[in-house]
Amino acid sequence: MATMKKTYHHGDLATVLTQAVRTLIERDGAAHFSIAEACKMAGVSTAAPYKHFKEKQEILESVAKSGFQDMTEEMIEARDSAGPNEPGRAERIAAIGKAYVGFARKNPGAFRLMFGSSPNVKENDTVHDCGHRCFSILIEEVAAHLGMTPDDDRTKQLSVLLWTFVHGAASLEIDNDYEAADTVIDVDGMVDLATYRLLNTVS
Amino acid sequence: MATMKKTYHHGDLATVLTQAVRTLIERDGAAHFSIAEACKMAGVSTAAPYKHFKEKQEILESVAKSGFQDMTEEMIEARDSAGPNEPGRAERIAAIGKAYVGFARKNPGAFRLMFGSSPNVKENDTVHDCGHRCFSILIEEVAAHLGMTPDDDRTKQLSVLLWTFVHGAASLEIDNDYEAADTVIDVDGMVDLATYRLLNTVS
DNA sequence: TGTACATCAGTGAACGCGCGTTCACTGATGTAC
DNA sequence: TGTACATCAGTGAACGCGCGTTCACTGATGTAC
Repeated sequence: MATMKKTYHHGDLATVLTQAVRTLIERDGAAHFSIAEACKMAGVSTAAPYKHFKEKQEILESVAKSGFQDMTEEMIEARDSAGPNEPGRAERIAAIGKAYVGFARKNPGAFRLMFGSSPNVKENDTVHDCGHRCFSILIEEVAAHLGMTPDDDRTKQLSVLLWTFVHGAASLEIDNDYEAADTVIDVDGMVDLATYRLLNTVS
Repeated sequence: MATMKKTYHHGDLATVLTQAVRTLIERDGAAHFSIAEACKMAGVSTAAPYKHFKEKQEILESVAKSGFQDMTEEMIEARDSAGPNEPGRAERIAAIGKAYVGFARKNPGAFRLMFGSSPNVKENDTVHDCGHRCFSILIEEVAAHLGMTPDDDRTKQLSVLLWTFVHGAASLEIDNDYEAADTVIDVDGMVDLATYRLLNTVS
């Protein structure tokens, strides 16, 4: 049936709570959300989370994990929609970058949590692995572009170069720093341009 | 005389407090420092700051302002030390970028405060102006590079492109995100490389 | 030069608030016999 | 199929803590006369 019966036991509180926290983080920022409010959203007492998470930090780790999973999906989808299916094409690499920025735009709170350092959520192994898997989307495409393996250091160096640019674009956009430039900024266009220039080609 | 007499009146508490907060922000992060601890460092009661600042936010604005001033100085110095004094040379532009990253490396807490959005310190007019002045160092150099005026939109667009890269480099470095790349990263070298590639030349 | 007085920059104690977390508890669930 | 019981996932109230801010106050400073 469509509407769930309201039971004493919640059923999937961990997931619902993670989603509630994600919503709150987008509304208030990672620094200002409170567990109490997430509980209210989930329709549950403030003690309930502790049946599923040891402490607040664990909830945030769960949020970061779900963020990385979403981002990975969106990057894959963008890559696959970017013209012909030929691994290594610049359009595909640029599409991955634009998906990265797009995720940050839609989920600035989660983005800051995933890449920021307070609270430090990256030391959690699961989160770390999810981040790694996300980065490997770019690595593989760059490897194809260069005709090298993903392990090759030149592949990694170029990937990091591209990542650095899109991370700057995402950060400056969500923190409203581009306003200081006093000009209209087309962030996606910048990512295209920068991708082509940075790719061009081996150093 | 070298050692100051300890008086009831402090003399320059606003400045001393700003400096203390900057130190604490570097130690604990902007999210976790407390006014109480800054007061302890300055040797003053927790009520004293309110004779100089209306609220916490104002102290942070003061910190951001001093951060932008330092960053501007360091960028100018780096620019002027980068080879022959010929405005517009790529070395000079790269030097400005490396100074930007260098400032972030030495002052990650202040950097996050200056460019982050929680707390939002950029809406303060003085802080905004200091940020503008800082950005104009890059703008002027890029204008000279292109042989255009600082107001020209092409000057601004290219400046923003370069800024985006160095901002990404600074952010990823101070948040320890480069660790995920599993390879040795020479950030300054990357800034050099990216500057040359992004500059090359008009789109 | 000396004194009265307004002003300023401190003190120390306390308040109020919000938040993370804990505690003793209870209602629901599932399973062994 | 029915019942006893262990286990699990909730409740609601309270706690303790830290922090920003305020209050009534006091010691120092500078200036008018």
